[in-house]
Amino acid sequence: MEIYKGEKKRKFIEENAIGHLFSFPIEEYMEVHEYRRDDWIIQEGMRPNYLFYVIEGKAKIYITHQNGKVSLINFINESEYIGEMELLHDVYYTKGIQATTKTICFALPITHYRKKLLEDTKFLRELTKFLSLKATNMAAKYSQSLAFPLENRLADFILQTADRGVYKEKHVTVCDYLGVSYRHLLYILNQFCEKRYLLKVGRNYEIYQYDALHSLAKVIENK
Amino acid sequence: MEIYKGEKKRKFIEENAIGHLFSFPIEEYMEVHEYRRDDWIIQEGMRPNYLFYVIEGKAKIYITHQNGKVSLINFINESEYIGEMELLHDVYYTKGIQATTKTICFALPITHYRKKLLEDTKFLRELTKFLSLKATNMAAKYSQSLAFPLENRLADFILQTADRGVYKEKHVTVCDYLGVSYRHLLYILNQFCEKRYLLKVGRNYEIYQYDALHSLAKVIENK
DNA sequence: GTAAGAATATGAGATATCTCTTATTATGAG
DNA sequence: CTCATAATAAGAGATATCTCATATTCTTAC
Repeated sequence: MEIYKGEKKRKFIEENAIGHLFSFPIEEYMEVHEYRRDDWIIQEGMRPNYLFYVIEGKAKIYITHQNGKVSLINFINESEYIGEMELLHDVYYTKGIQATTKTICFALPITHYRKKLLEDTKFLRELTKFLSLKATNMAAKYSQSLAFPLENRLADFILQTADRGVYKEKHVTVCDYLGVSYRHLLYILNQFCEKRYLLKVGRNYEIYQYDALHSLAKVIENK
Repeated sequence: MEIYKGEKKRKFIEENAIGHLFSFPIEEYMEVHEYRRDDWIIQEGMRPNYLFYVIEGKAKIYITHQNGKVSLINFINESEYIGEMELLHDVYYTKGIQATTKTICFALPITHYRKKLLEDTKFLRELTKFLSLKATNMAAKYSQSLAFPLENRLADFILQTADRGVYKEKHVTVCDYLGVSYRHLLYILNQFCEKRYLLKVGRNYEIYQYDALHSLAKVIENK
């Protein structure tokens, strides 16, 4: 992890202005943090001292259960907050946040800004929208996970994450995200290959029958 | 459904003041709606015209999936909002909201209040807290549902809903809530009875070994 | 380069959960 | 009171998913 200083910091802030998110000047105590792939931005169970706003990169929210299972609750992308739960609540079980790629965020010290942020309409309105989407997405994921087998949820996930027709997510990550065992994920991926929905090329999977995947995926969505 | 008028309305508003939730007078266009048990407060897929605030009663949020399965996403209790998603987002798939008991809520016409509400710090701050809890709860439910079998989740649910040691929820409701089949729920309830965790008395279940249930339930919580 | 750890792969057997079917027992509307 | 519907109950067989064990590649740090 690196904290930008001096000219580097000044330049980054200048090129990534976030003044529009607040109705008061935010830069005085603001820091710029850069995390490398696999760095922990927040460690599970450890209350963070900052409210983060992601400018560049991607991260994952993890929780570890008492039976040892790990859930990847969600991904965090650019223009999203990290640590907002702790800003709002004094008592909160802090989840672990891990950078998936190099991730640069603004870090606002909670001690300095908490009071001001909670009185800032502009900030609150945006945060409200962000949280409502988060709640909606979690509700969707929850009900889908109970109502549909992996086949449907994986088809959806493949279509969402494939890059130019090629799916190449890490199996372990996907297991944690979709909440199934490694073994079962491979079973279903193999089925997709046998049915020629996917073609396995080295360690990647190319989408071969887009429509077949699409019809599996579309039944999970509520529109 | 009944809309309070005249003296009845005046009196109800007087006895259940919610002025503290807003920084501007809210009563002019506010209505008071009373729903009976099983009434639909909002129908699935139908955008509501009001932001509701529950004063008395209890309701359920349902979503119907394309494969016919129904999920009971969550319960709504007193002092909670209904319709806040539609207030915030122009595009949103509206879930169905059904009263579990007689439910009385304040109904704020969105057309009149939307703009003002989205500029009201007091309102936004409370809504932010409400939504953050909602998101957190959904995330917890989601990851628990994937990480633990029904046995654990049901034990937790029984302890949470039992009234003076007696569990008497409707099986159908519980199935939708915990996302399992009716058949499977009965299997596990029978197991609990065979193991003497519960005693079946008529159609109710009395908790007989509190500690056994508790040790099943406690492994799902993150503290 | 090599050794250790990560990631991929696959078999075999167990179990959690589902679907479909068929009864029996409440409960509410007329 | 009575019929229709909701709720409870349970068997039997299917399937979605898990656990454990074992191999085979890749990566990566030294």
